[in-house]
Amino acid sequence: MSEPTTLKKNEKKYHHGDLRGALLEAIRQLIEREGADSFSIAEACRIAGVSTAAPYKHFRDRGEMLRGVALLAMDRLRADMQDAVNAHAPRTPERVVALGQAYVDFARREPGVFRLMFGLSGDHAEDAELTEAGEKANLMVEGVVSDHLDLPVGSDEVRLRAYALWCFVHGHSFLVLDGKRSDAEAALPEHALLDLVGRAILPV
Amino acid sequence: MSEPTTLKKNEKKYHHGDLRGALLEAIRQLIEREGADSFSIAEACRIAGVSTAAPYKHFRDRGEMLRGVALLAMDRLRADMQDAVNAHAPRTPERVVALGQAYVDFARREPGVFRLMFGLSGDHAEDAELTEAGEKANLMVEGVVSDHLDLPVGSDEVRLRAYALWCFVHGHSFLVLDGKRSDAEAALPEHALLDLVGRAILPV
DNA sequence: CCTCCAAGTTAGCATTGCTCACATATGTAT
DNA sequence: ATACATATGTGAGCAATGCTAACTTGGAGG
Repeated sequence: MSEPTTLKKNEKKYHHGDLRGALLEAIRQLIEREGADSFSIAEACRIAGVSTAAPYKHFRDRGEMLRGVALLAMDRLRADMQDAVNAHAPRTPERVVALGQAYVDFARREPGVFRLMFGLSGDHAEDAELTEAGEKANLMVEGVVSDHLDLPVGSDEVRLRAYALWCFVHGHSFLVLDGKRSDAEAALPEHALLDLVGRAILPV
Repeated sequence: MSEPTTLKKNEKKYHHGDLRGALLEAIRQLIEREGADSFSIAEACRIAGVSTAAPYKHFRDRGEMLRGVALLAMDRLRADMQDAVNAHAPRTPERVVALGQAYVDFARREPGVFRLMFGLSGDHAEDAELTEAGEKANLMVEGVVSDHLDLPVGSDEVRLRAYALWCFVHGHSFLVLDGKRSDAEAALPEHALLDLVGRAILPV
């Protein structure tokens, strides 16, 4: 027990100890290295030091592996956002900016899994856990907006503006990751952008 | 000559006539049906009625086929946006809303290629033609914003606000396509959303 | 009419996701 | 301790994939 996720060379045993965890980590790395759609299970097996049939004892298929990685990532993203919110006083523009910045930073830091969480994960199979994790993050944002506007959390006004903010940072993140910005756009100071939008959508 | 892209059953000839065009169309359909990353060249060949080796006389590899489809799509998108702009008077909020709506409508109408144009196309190979087509669309948006604010096209103010608008509609489009909105968010009237953001980012 | 070359073909390679039957270790009850 | 049941590993093998190589076809231009 207390076996590390990656075994030391000589400690090779027939039973891995935590193959599921080791595979999730290996897959995460591969996704970052070569994208979620072109990573290969075989490669992950090589990293984990296990045969290509082994993963199927822990995951039903490729999709379930990806969903596992996405789920962990979604929790990390939410934690980042929560930290950003906690670091600033309520009803300040800084808090809103920091929240958005956390989202974009995550996308930049883990572009592969970020794309996975949104784009690829929903390829055709809805995952209840992932959806739930996402809605939890969403609720937090609505909380911040509700605070800011001094309006009830469930109100349309709050939802509309919270969603507008989400759309913005989400779109920006993808345009950054996919390199779709022109040079001039890439040169725009990100803080100014977040500040402009934050103040525009959430009037003081 | 004037051969249709799909041959009638009995008109089978050794040389297809316009295999390149036929493949691009077949691939486009397949992308819409099953996504850009899981479409198979073999399937496209079956549709076009040729062997699986034939496409390589017209495209270097899979990526070049996808880029071909994306390029055509980018032109369609730009045309849609241009039409929307032309349909409304300058400096009206309606014009901005219509422009955004055209973007979102395209994403909804051709979700597969829309994802392709942005996400997958830039997997790691930059395509000069596609980038150029994209920048042409971008320039149009900056023109509208410049008009609206009565500021020069190259100014940072124009670029910043144009880019903010783009981020917003882009993010919204992806969230819609990927089904990431909660039920409450999906119920928000889209026009209100576009109008809110348009007026917030481009003050009258 | 002949010749050349673009545009097809068939055959085949390595790799992929996944399944099967079998092997091995671990934990629990006796 | 012994024996068994079960979770977790292996190895061989399937069909499908992207792509290449060597051959065939047929149409256009001298």
